[in-house]
Amino acid sequence: MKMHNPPHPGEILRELCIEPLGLSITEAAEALGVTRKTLSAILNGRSGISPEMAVRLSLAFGTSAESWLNQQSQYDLWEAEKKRKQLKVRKLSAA
Amino acid sequence: MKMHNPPHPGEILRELCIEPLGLSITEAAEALGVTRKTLSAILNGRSGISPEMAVRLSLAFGTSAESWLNQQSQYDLWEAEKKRKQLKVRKLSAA
DNA sequence: CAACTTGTAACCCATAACGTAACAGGTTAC
DNA sequence: GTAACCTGTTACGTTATGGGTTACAAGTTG
Repeated sequence: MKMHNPPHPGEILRELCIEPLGLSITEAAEALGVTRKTLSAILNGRSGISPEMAVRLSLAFGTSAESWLNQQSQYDLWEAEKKRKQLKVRKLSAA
Repeated sequence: MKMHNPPHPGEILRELCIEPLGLSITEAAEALGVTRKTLSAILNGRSGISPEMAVRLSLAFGTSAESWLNQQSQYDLWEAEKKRKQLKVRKLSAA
Protein backbone atom coordinates (compact mmCIF):
# COMPACT_ATOMS: atom_id res chain seq x y z
CA MET A 1 0.00 0.00 0.00
CA LYS A 2 3.07 2.29 0.23
CA MET A 3 1.39 4.62 2.68
CA HIS A 4 4.35 6.28 4.31
CA ASN A 5 5.52 9.79 3.70
CA PRO A 6 8.09 9.47 0.90
CA PRO A 7 11.32 11.46 1.23
CA HIS A 8 11.96 14.04 -1.43
CA PRO A 9 14.14 12.61 -4.17
CA GLY A 10 16.95 15.04 -3.43
CA GLU A 11 17.49 13.30 -0.13
CA ILE A 12 17.88 10.00 -1.90
CA LEU A 13 20.16 11.55 -4.47
CA ARG A 14 22.41 12.82 -1.72
CA GLU A 15 22.50 9.59 0.23
CA LEU A 16 22.78 7.17 -2.66
CA CYS A 17 24.91 9.07 -5.16
CA ILE A 18 26.65 12.15 -3.83
CA GLU A 19 27.82 11.04 -0.41
CA PRO A 20 28.91 7.48 -1.33
CA LEU A 21 31.25 8.93 -3.96
CA GLY A 22 32.49 11.65 -1.63
CA LEU A 23 31.41 14.34 -4.05
CA SER A 24 30.91 17.99 -3.23
CA ILE A 25 27.90 19.82 -4.61
CA THR A 26 30.25 21.83 -6.80
CA GLU A 27 31.84 18.74 -8.32
CA ALA A 28 28.56 16.97 -8.91
CA ALA A 29 26.91 20.07 -10.37
CA GLU A 30 29.76 20.55 -12.82
CA ALA A 31 29.57 16.96 -13.93
CA LEU A 32 25.82 17.20 -14.37
CA GLY A 33 26.19 20.39 -16.38
CA VAL A 34 24.10 22.57 -14.07
CA THR A 35 24.92 25.27 -11.56
CA ARG A 36 25.67 24.65 -7.90
CA LYS A 37 22.45 26.45 -7.06
CA THR A 38 20.34 24.11 -9.13
CA LEU A 39 21.76 21.00 -7.53
CA SER A 40 21.68 22.54 -4.07
CA ALA A 41 17.99 23.31 -4.45
CA ILE A 42 17.26 19.71 -5.36
CA LEU A 43 19.30 18.25 -2.52
CA ASN A 44 17.52 20.48 -0.02
CA GLY A 45 14.09 19.70 -1.34
CA ARG A 46 13.36 23.14 -2.72
CA SER A 47 13.24 21.89 -6.31
CA GLY A 48 11.95 18.69 -7.76
CA ILE A 49 13.69 16.51 -10.30
CA SER A 50 12.68 17.67 -13.77
CA PRO A 51 12.59 15.26 -16.72
CA GLU A 52 15.78 16.77 -18.09
CA MET A 53 17.48 16.45 -14.73
CA ALA A 54 16.43 12.82 -14.58
CA VAL A 55 18.25 12.23 -17.86
CA ARG A 56 21.30 14.05 -16.54
CA LEU A 57 21.34 11.87 -13.44
CA SER A 58 20.98 8.85 -15.62
CA LEU A 59 24.01 9.87 -17.66
CA ALA A 60 26.19 10.80 -14.71
CA PHE A 61 25.39 7.93 -12.36
CA GLY A 62 24.40 5.17 -14.72
CA THR A 63 21.00 4.86 -13.12
CA SER A 64 17.64 4.83 -14.88
CA ALA A 65 16.06 8.18 -15.62
CA GLU A 66 12.68 6.55 -15.18
CA SER A 67 13.34 5.65 -11.55
CA TRP A 68 14.27 9.23 -10.68
CA LEU A 69 11.19 10.61 -12.33
CA ASN A 70 8.98 8.02 -10.70
CA GLN A 71 10.35 8.90 -7.30
CA GLN A 72 9.55 12.52 -8.00
CA SER A 73 6.03 11.58 -9.10
CA GLN A 74 5.45 9.62 -5.91
CA TYR A 75 6.56 12.59 -3.88
CA ASP A 76 4.41 15.06 -5.84
CA LEU A 77 1.46 12.74 -5.61
CA TRP A 78 1.85 12.42 -1.87
CA GLU A 79 1.65 16.19 -1.59
CA ALA A 80 -1.35 16.37 -3.90
CA GLU A 81 -3.20 13.64 -2.01
CA LYS A 82 -3.18 15.81 1.09
CA LYS A 83 -5.77 18.03 -0.61
CA ARG A 84 -7.89 15.16 -1.91
CA LYS A 85 -10.70 15.84 0.52
CA GLN A 86 -10.82 19.51 -0.42
CA LEU A 87 -11.35 18.85 -4.12
CA LYS A 88 -14.98 19.02 -5.14
CA VAL A 89 -15.15 16.32 -7.76
CA ARG A 90 -18.23 14.39 -8.79
CA LYS A 91 -17.91 10.67 -9.39
CA LEU A 92 -18.52 9.76 -13.01
CA SER A 93 -18.24 6.00 -13.24
CA ALA A 94 -18.82 3.10 -10.92
CA ALA A 95 -15.47 1.52 -11.75
CA MET B 1 11.79 -2.33 -23.41
CA LYS B 2 8.88 0.09 -23.94
CA MET B 3 10.65 1.87 -26.75
CA HIS B 4 7.77 3.23 -28.73
CA ASN B 5 6.58 6.78 -28.75
CA PRO B 6 4.03 6.96 -25.93
CA PRO B 7 0.79 8.85 -26.61
CA HIS B 8 0.13 11.87 -24.45
CA PRO B 9 -2.03 10.93 -21.49
CA GLY B 10 -4.86 13.17 -22.66
CA GLU B 11 -5.40 10.85 -25.57
CA ILE B 12 -5.77 7.91 -23.22
CA LEU B 13 -8.06 9.90 -20.98
CA ARG B 14 -10.31 10.62 -23.92
CA GLU B 15 -10.39 7.08 -25.24
CA LEU B 16 -10.66 5.24 -21.96
CA CYS B 17 -12.80 7.56 -19.86
CA ILE B 18 -14.56 10.32 -21.74
CA GLU B 19 -15.71 8.58 -24.90
CA PRO B 20 -16.81 5.27 -23.33
CA LEU B 21 -19.15 7.16 -21.03
CA GLY B 22 -20.39 9.39 -23.82
CA LEU B 23 -19.33 12.50 -21.92
CA SER B 24 -18.85 15.94 -23.40
CA ILE B 25 -15.86 18.02 -22.37
CA THR B 26 -18.23 20.38 -20.61
CA GLU B 27 -19.82 17.60 -18.55
CA ALA B 28 -16.54 15.98 -17.64
CA ALA B 29 -14.91 19.31 -16.76
CA GLU B 30 -17.75 20.21 -14.45
CA ALA B 31 -17.55 16.88 -12.69
CA LEU B 32 -13.79 17.23 -12.31
CA GLY B 33 -14.19 20.71 -10.90
CA VAL B 34 -12.11 22.46 -13.58
CA THR B 35 -12.97 24.66 -16.54
CA ARG B 36 -13.69 23.36 -20.02
CA LYS B 37 -10.49 25.00 -21.16
CA THR B 38 -8.36 23.09 -18.69
CA LEU B 39 -9.75 19.73 -19.71
CA SER B 40 -9.66 20.61 -23.39
CA ALA B 41 -5.97 21.48 -23.15
CA ILE B 42 -5.22 18.10 -21.60
CA LEU B 43 -7.24 16.13 -24.15
CA ASN B 44 -5.44 17.88 -26.99
CA GLY B 45 -1.99 17.39 -25.53
CA ARG B 46 -1.32 21.03 -24.82
CA SER B 47 -1.21 20.47 -21.06
CA GLY B 48 0.09 17.59 -19.05
CA ILE B 49 -1.63 15.90 -16.17
CA SER B 50 -0.65 17.69 -12.97
CA PRO B 51 -0.53 15.87 -9.64
CA GLU B 52 -3.71 17.59 -8.58
CA MET B 53 -5.43 16.63 -11.82
CA ALA B 54 -4.35 13.04 -11.29
CA VAL B 55 -6.16 13.05 -7.96
CA ARG B 56 -9.23 14.59 -9.59
CA LEU B 57 -9.26 11.87 -12.25
CA SER B 58 -8.87 9.30 -9.53
CA LEU B 59 -11.91 10.67 -7.70
CA ALA B 60 -14.09 11.01 -10.78
CA PHE B 61 -13.28 7.77 -12.57
CA GLY B 62 -12.25 5.51 -9.72
CA THR B 63 -8.83 4.93 -11.23
CA SER B 64 -5.48 5.23 -9.49
CA ALA B 65 -3.93 8.68 -9.40
CA GLU B 66 -0.55 7.04 -9.54
CA SER B 67 -1.20 5.47 -12.92
CA TRP B 68 -2.16 8.82 -14.45
CA LEU B 69 0.91 10.51 -13.08
CA ASN B 70 3.14 7.67 -14.21
CA GLN B 71 1.77 7.88 -17.71
CA GLN B 72 2.54 11.58 -17.70
CA SER B 73 6.06 10.89 -16.45
CA GLN B 74 6.66 8.37 -19.20
CA TYR B 75 5.54 10.90 -21.76
CA ASP B 76 7.66 13.71 -20.32
CA LEU B 77 10.63 11.39 -20.11
CA TRP B 78 10.26 10.38 -23.73
CA GLU B 79 10.42 14.03 -24.69
CA ALA B 80 13.43 14.67 -22.45
CA GLU B 81 15.29 11.63 -23.80
CA LYS B 82 15.28 13.19 -27.25
CA LYS B 83 17.86 15.69 -26.00
CA ARG B 84 19.98 13.13 -24.19
CA LYS B 85 22.80 13.36 -26.70
CA GLN B 86 22.88 17.15 -26.49
CA LEU B 87 23.41 17.20 -22.72
CA LYS B 88 27.01 17.62 -21.76
CA VAL B 89 27.19 15.46 -18.67
CA ARG B 90 30.29 13.78 -17.29
CA LYS B 91 30.01 10.24 -16.02
CA LEU B 92 30.61 10.01 -12.28
CA SER B 93 30.36 6.36 -11.35
CA ALA B 94 30.93 3.09 -13.07
CA ALA B 95 27.60 1.68 -11.89
C1' DC C 1 45.42 38.69 6.62
C1' DA C 2 44.35 37.86 1.69
C1' DA C 3 42.83 34.86 -1.96
C1' DC C 4 40.13 31.09 -2.92
C1' DT C 5 36.44 27.68 -2.53
C1' DT C 6 31.97 26.01 -0.88
C1' DG C 7 27.04 26.13 -0.17
C1' DT C 8 23.11 29.13 -0.04
C1' DA C 9 20.11 33.31 -0.78
C1' DA C 10 18.34 37.20 -3.64
C1' DC C 11 16.83 38.51 -7.97
C1' DC C 12 15.32 37.83 -12.82
C1' DC C 13 13.55 35.13 -16.73
C1' DA C 14 11.13 31.21 -19.14
C1' DT C 15 7.69 27.80 -18.95
C1' DA C 16 3.33 25.84 -17.65
C1' DA C 17 -1.17 25.02 -15.16
C1' DC C 18 -5.29 27.29 -14.23
C1' DG C 19 -9.08 30.73 -14.45
C1' DT C 20 -11.84 34.47 -16.86
C1' DA C 21 -13.39 36.31 -20.96
C1' DA C 22 -14.02 36.24 -25.85
C1' DC C 23 -14.61 33.72 -30.03
C1' DA C 24 -16.43 30.46 -34.10
C1' DG C 25 -19.46 26.80 -35.16
C1' DG C 26 -23.63 24.34 -34.67
C1' DT C 27 -28.49 23.50 -32.58
C1' DT C 28 -32.78 24.81 -31.19
C1' DA C 29 -36.69 28.08 -30.41
C1' DC C 30 -39.44 31.41 -31.90
C1' DG D 1 -34.47 33.07 -40.66
C1' DT D 2 -32.71 35.04 -36.93
C1' DA D 3 -32.01 35.16 -32.07
C1' DA D 4 -30.68 32.51 -27.91
C1' DC D 5 -27.99 28.86 -26.45
C1' DC D 6 -24.41 25.35 -26.02
C1' DT D 7 -19.95 23.37 -27.38
C1' DG D 8 -15.01 23.38 -27.91
C1' DT D 9 -11.13 26.41 -28.55
C1' DT D 10 -8.18 30.62 -28.33
C1' DA D 11 -6.29 34.99 -26.09
C1' DC D 12 -4.75 36.99 -22.01
C1' DG D 13 -3.50 37.47 -16.95
C1' DT D 14 -2.08 35.22 -12.63
C1' DT D 15 0.61 32.18 -10.04
C1' DA D 16 4.05 28.68 -9.24
C1' DT D 17 8.44 26.65 -10.30
C1' DG D 18 12.99 25.25 -12.62
C1' DG D 19 17.07 27.40 -13.94
C1' DG D 20 20.92 30.94 -14.58
C1' DT D 21 23.63 35.01 -12.84
C1' DT D 22 25.23 37.40 -9.12
C1' DA D 23 26.12 38.37 -4.32
C1' DC D 24 26.92 36.74 0.28
C1' DA D 25 28.49 34.01 4.76
C1' DA D 26 31.50 30.62 6.20
C1' DG D 27 35.36 28.11 5.98
C1' DT D 28 40.29 26.86 4.16
C1' DT D 29 44.94 27.68 2.67
C1' DG D 30 48.80 30.50 0.88
